[in-house]
Amino acid sequence: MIRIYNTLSQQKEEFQPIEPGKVRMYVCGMTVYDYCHLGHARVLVAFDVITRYLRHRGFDVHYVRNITDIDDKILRRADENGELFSELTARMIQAMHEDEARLAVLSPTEEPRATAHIDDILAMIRTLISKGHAYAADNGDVYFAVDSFDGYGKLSKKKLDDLLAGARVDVAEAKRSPADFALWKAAKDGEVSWPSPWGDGRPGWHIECSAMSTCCLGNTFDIHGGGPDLMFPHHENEIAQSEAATGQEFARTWMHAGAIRVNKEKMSKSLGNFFTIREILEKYPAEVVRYFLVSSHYRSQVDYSEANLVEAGRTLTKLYHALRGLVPSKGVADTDYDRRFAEAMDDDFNTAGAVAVLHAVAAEINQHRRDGDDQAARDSAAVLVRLGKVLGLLQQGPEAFFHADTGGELTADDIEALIQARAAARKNRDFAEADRIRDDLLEKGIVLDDAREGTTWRRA
RNA sequence: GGCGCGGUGGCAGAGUGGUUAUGCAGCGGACUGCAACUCCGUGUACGCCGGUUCGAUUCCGACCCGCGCCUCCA
Repeated sequence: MIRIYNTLSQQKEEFQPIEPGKVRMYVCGMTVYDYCHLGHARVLVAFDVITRYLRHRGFDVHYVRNITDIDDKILRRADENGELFSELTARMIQAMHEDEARLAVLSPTEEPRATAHIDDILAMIRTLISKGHAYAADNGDVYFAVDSFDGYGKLSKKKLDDLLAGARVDVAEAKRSPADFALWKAAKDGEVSWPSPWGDGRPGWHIECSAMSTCCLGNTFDIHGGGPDLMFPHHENEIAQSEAATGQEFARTWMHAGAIRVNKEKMSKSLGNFFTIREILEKYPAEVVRYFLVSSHYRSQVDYSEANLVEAGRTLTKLYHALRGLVPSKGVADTDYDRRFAEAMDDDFNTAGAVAVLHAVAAEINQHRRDGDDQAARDSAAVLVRLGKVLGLLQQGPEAFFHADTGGELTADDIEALIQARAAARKNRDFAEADRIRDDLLEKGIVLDDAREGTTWRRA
């Protein structure tokens, strides 16, 4: 039995998909006007692990993650760059796909783009107007009438009165109530636009997700996820739009990832304290970044820091060390480790607990190795790789991990040659020379490991 | 001000009404030419104050502190 924390009920609930064996999940994706940062990576990796685990448990997961490719910020940035908005978004989408691939994030089942769903968006707006939940204003905008929807605030636990009282929302006179939000925005001069019954314009952000999710997954689906800062107003508005339009429950389970912090502050675009994924990947191997993310629970806040990434690197190195030189066995039956792993993951995807099981398996491999039981070591290695896969870890060969080119001055061949030279010196008991070579390599970031079978190396 | 989340050993980070998280770092030992890796052993813990209980880090209440959302943001 899988239990998932549902933001709606604020508690863990037993997960029962609408259709047995099948999971329909929608996650709010990126607005593609800039490179993805670590916060995006958190959401990407969190829902990637969730998808992998649900599939591991036998569910057929239909995972939809949208791309917002039309919005104010995109238009502004394209304007600054002096390029078409579509050129900007095409570049950023490609960059996003590259970042994802490096982080071993699997592609979602579907990746709908807002600009390809304008008709669906218009249809939903028409429905909302006809049902009295939305109105076209004099300025060409269309707004959702928040007070027409009873459940407004049920996700973020906000009361409409409180929202109105503290209203810092823009005071567009066109709105009937300050809390109303735009479904359709009239085009300003020269802006890209689509025709509509209310004049040329473009969709508001919230309606895109309502239209795309409903379109791909149906009126009601199992899981809706996203970043922590989307809960209000974005997700609240999605619920209002979708449930008002269809008259049916929207998403059953709402999942929100925790924020990434830098120096005790949330990493965000508005604070300007963000690190892009590609910046970080210049300093740390992608799998180390992924390990860092996976080693704490998806709902907790995590601090991005040099020390934490370095530690993640050391720890991952240890896991790969256990696998080094072993060919995992085929067809190894489930073990007690598989059971413990599943127990942790069943509990709201407790990846931290699951990672602890990985370490237990690694310790067992090392023990078998010490005992000289190669078969048992290979069997355990198979378990480690199998469980690692569910977390998107340990899927490259240990040598590939250890030898990954991080831009050092030495090539693999150079290093091998030096190892040979050192081996010769050691054979002659010229330890001064042997140590000189080892120290020299260490200075260049290469660590040597002398095993019984010979010397191996890795990049520090 | 409203709503929500959290305070665990040097650090990171799970979890539990009474029994080892795990990792990094440290210490002692084995292995090693010396190291590294690995193995064995080892220390330090649950913000504060009350309450419930035979017993609370774990449940309840107050308090202190930190964080998030309330405006575009993953």
